[in-house]
Amino acid sequence: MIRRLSQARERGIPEATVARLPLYLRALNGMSERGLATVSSEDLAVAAGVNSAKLRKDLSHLGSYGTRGVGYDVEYLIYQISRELGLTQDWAIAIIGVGNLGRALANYGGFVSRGFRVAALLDADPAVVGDRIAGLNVEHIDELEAVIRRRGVSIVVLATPAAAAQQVADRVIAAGITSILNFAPVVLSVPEGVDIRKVDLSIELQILAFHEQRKTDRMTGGAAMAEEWPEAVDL
Amino acid sequence: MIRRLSQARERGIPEATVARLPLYLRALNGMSERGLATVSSEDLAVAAGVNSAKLRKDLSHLGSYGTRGVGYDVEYLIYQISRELGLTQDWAIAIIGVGNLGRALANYGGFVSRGFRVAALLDADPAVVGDRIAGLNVEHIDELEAVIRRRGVSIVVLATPAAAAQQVADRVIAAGITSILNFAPVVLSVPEGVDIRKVDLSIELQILAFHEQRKTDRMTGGAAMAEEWPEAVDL
DNA sequence: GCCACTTTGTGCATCGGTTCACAAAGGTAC
DNA sequence: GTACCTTTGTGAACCGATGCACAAAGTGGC
Repeated sequence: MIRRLSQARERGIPEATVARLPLYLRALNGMSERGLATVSSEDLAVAAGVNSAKLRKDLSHLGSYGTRGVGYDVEYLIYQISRELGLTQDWAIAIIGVGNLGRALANYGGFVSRGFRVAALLDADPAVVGDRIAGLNVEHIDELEAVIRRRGVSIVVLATPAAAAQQVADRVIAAGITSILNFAPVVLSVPEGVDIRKVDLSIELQILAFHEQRKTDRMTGGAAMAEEWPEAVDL
Repeated sequence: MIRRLSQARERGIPEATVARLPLYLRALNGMSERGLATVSSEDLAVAAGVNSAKLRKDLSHLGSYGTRGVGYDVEYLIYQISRELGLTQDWAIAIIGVGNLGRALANYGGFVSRGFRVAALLDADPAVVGDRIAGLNVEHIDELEAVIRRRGVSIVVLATPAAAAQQVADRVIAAGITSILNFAPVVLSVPEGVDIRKVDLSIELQILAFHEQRKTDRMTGGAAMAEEWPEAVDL
């Protein structure tokens, strides 16, 4: 294996980098719209809310696309990041569970941005099956496997109630899906090779509450803690 | 400073641990409902989808609440984690932006779970101001400061269009809010001391797409890459 | 064609987080 | 009270990610 691309890129962009690429892409799109031709790591980093050394290291994992003394070509970098993320192809997604959240997701514009297309809506409730939402017919979950095959769905968004999520996930995976975005507040157990991303509103709020509490504790002196912890004053 | 609580706990639970506490809490609540009195780190870890050593280390940051040879008392641990996260108090949250997403969030049941209460809905669009959603009147954004004060809001959920988000965030922060959950696809710039959590559906999808692409690349041999990279065959 | 200036790409030190593996601590049986 | 069993709590090695700081590489002026 003499083949070594400029430095990295043979299997393995750090996960942390992958998570930031969409951020860079968004910032770059804004710059492209404003007509900028090139951008320095410093400017792009500020726009994406990260530090410029980190940005350069992230980009270096894709290859060497900058020009020293100048910066990065905006359009070229957009193309490279898009391709790396797989956004040059069209991804058909299915939303399962058409409650409040599923409905909102189906209608959410930013969802479809660049590369993604909601190709199917499914639900188990006969009362909503047949409804027309965001230009799509809601289909019955019994059709799951057929719909996935027919529409070429490769990413599934789970917006079912918590109680149904694991069961639906199992079926979806059995149907060959290996990428799931889960909104249901449960820990899904899935086989090796299946990627799950979780979005959990309640957890996010709890994390905020933790920090908010710390902040207000600090303001009120923090002395109250001792009262709550008589037995913890040890040694 | 002779005061050293059992080991940790004086300013500083690792951020990664804080992010997992809600997970443990949820698993514990399930166990409590099923009537379990105690649970071992191993069982709880499985339920929360983490490794047991990590779970024990996480819990050790709160104090020493387990009993060797036995495990953890479910109810006691629920109480301790709840208190640590600040869920023993009631948090009033305001949702700003009552589009598809804001509406879904307002109606989303899991949102209100334990400790959180949607106390206000605000929007800039006169067409929706006055609507009644999830038992609340939608108020005009001009009322922002008054509503925050009057209802004791301490956490704000931003569900506005991207273009408005920074401006609204600035106002919210000026009104004294220091905890924001942001659904708008923008990088908010905020002063020191303000906590932002970001939920970005589009980014999650892009990360999934990246991995999905890798998986299918691998299946098709990955040879196609060379064609796309004529100039990258270097040295 | 050379010099001064800019900005990338990266080696290296550092840090936070994860995992292993085991000693310490408690329970139970006899 | 002792011996054995279980499970916690944590020291220490490891791993990935971050950020500094600088050499390398390019541009533009003259």
